[in-house]
Amino acid sequence: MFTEQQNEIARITKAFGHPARVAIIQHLYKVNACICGDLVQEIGLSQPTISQHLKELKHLGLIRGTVEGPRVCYCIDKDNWHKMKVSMNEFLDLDLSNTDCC
Amino acid sequence: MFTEQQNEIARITKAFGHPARVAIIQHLYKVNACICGDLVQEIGLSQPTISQHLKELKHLGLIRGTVEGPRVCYCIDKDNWHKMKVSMNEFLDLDLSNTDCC
DNA sequence: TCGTTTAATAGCAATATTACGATATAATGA
DNA sequence: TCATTATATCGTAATATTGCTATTAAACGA
Repeated sequence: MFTEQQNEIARITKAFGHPARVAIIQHLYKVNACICGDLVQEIGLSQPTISQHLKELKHLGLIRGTVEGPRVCYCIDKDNWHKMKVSMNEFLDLDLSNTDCC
Repeated sequence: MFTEQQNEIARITKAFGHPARVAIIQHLYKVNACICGDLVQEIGLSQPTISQHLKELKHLGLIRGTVEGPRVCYCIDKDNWHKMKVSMNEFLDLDLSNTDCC
């Protein structure tokens, strides 16, 4: 019913469609890498809720989690973040200069 | 609980978080402007459903609807699209070159 | 080994989203 | 004026999302 690109854009943006996940990404970026518990502190949602949001971002491939003993260290996946950005730019970069509509 | 920027990014991306709305934007771009009925034809969802998706995009300011007799002509709002892109780029353009994590 | 710490999962309630048929509204043309 | 066309809105069912508590699992240290 929709093109692969349309589904892809929807899948990506859906992941960003909740402020908690935006906050997670921004915190991971700020501190380079981060264990789950810090995010619970930082963001103020319960541990299972944060864990669930991390799962969604991980499933999309935007972040990775590495087990470090009892902790899990999360960080942004450089390659996939780049690929995502390419897809998003393809969609967002519309040339509207010659547009003349109602 | 979240920053204004985080809520803003979530609000924008939520609008793109459904393939029908991505398809609407792409069709509006392709044909420059478009009346609602054409989108119903093009996308294949019912007229009320398309109308609802249009409403969400309009509410966010990304598209405008101009009444043209019995029809409504929709088009992408150039200024707001640009503003949205600036916000998105601020969020997406992370410098990950020096990143070295787990 | 056993308790502690950390994260994931299960289960569930509240809310939001999506889609549709039915109906209302608005504008035009006969 | 009245039928027609085009869109918006209402009401509603099905599904998805969000967030929590309780529990499980995994790893380490005493």
